[in-house]
Amino acid sequence: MPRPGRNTYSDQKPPYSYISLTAMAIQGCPEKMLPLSEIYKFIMDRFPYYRENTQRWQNSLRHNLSFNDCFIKIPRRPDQPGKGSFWALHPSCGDMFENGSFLRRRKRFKLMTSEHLVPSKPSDAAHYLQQHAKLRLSALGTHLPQMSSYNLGVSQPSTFKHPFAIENIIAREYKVPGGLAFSTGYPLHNQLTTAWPHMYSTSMMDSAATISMTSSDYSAYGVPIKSLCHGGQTLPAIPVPIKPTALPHHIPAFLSNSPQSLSPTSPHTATSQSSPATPSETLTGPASLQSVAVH
DNA sequence: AAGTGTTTATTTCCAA
DNA sequence: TTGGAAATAAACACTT
Repeated sequence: MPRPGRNTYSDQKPPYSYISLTAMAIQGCPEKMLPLSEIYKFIMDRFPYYRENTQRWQNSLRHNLSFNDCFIKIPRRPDQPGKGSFWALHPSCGDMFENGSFLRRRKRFKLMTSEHLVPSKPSDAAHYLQQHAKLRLSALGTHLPQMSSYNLGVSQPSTFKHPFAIENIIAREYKVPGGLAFSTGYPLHNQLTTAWPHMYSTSMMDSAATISMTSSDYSAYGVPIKSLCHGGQTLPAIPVPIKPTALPHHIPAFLSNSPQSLSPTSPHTATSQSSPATPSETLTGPASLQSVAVH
């Protein structure tokens, strides 16, 4: 089986499921969300295997995006034209590959149905949203980090890394027999590009799909409520991502995984139908934000 | 028309 | 061996 760290998997099928590939792509960009076309591109850039039979695997990948609750859709702003939405990881999906296999998760991340999630009274939800909005606005001004909305009132240590963050994947992939993983003492960019170069070409280290929410489609957090409703089916009207197996104090890496830490300087070479460049700091909440708690 | 997103159905594969 | 996760196929709707 080919190992990460080599430049390429050649034509062999990479040992990753579509879910993990997609998660890698999303986690690999500073904004922690990508349009479908960029996910395709990420995969094709790094895995020659996926430069063929594109119809087949891209259909599968789209199926996975829709089917799996661990992916959420972020609508484009009206002033960001383009096809399709952005895709992000559900903040509560936790460590789906905690068993170390990126081919098969131990358990599928599945959201609960609305009756388990929606506050008992509508006013509760409204109040909940208002409180969070106040907290965030006071901390951030008007520039809400897109994904900060998923920091749903739970605190986290600032060192938390989303399980799909490449550094976590790498850490697992590169465990030495003694059980030691790669040290996190190295600069992240170094770590990523040297340990897993096919994952982190410079083009992936920077993108600028900044989305600041202004339309009425978005909640007070800057989160598109629609995106959390997953097709408007059984999900709550407020952003309360639930993962049964996730610890409540887990916080999405969308916040904690600062874009700057990934690549503050790399040129952006990706084709960017979706990347109207705006200052990345608009997406990066200060560390203090990561511990905004309500409970 | 092409790309995107959703859904259903079936098959394949793997871990327990 | 079996249950469930993943892969694949396909139909269909919607958007750009």
